[in-house]
Amino acid sequence: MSPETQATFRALADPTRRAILQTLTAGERTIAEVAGDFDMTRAAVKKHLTVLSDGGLITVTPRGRERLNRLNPKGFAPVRDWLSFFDQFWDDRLDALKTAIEEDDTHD
Amino acid sequence: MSPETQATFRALADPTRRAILQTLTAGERTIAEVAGDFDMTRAAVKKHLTVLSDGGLITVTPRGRERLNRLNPKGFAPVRDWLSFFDQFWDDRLDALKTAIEEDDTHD
DNA sequence: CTTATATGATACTTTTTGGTATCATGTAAA
DNA sequence: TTTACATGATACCAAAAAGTATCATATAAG
Repeated sequence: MSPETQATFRALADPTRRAILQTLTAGERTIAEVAGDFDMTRAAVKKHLTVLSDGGLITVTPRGRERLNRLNPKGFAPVRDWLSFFDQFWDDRLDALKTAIEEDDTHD
Repeated sequence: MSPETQATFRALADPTRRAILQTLTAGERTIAEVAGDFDMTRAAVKKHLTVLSDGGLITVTPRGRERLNRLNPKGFAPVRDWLSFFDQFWDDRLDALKTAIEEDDTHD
């Protein structure tokens, strides 16, 4: 598996980080702004933002002495792709089941 | 967020556990059989299976002195649902962009 | 320039996690 | 019943993760 995929799943494992992603749907936020929504120090929030960035889920752009954090839609692809593997698997199983029923001479 | 969702994302955070899920696409497996595919003790694999079960990603059914572990397609729903929240968000943003362009009188 | 502020960086603590080893228990087989 | 085997359970260890506190640095504002 790609290290990229691991970083993404790792980033999503923490409830605070998933909550941060949801707050960012409202638009870009500086580190201090994001920290304002959570009951922990700015340093802790910054760590979470770093993990989210490592996982490709957000992008960080400097603006003066601030850092703007925003969602990176493309970063969700590894999760979607991973899920689609199982979707495909289940679709195939369903098709096989249908075929088996259709070819089954014992049904009346 | 539901504790269920947290347990699911937590279960997916470990590469060994994601690999176990993939091996189970080939069909149900006992604990010992799953352990045979990995370079760690059976006890360690069993722990991973417990985490996967807690996350609803597999079901475990006793058969004699064995435990059959199999994929639980429904267990993936929390992840799919969580992703769909962002998909919806991005769809809306795209729609808004389209509308803005269509209503923009300044384009020639 | 001086000061205030947003962030970077480091060190440290506590908790969680992934793993091993060991022994107990329940079921199958002889 | 006796033995073998698959699993359950517990204790323990090491590494990673989550969080805090503190200080350094860079930029905006006066």
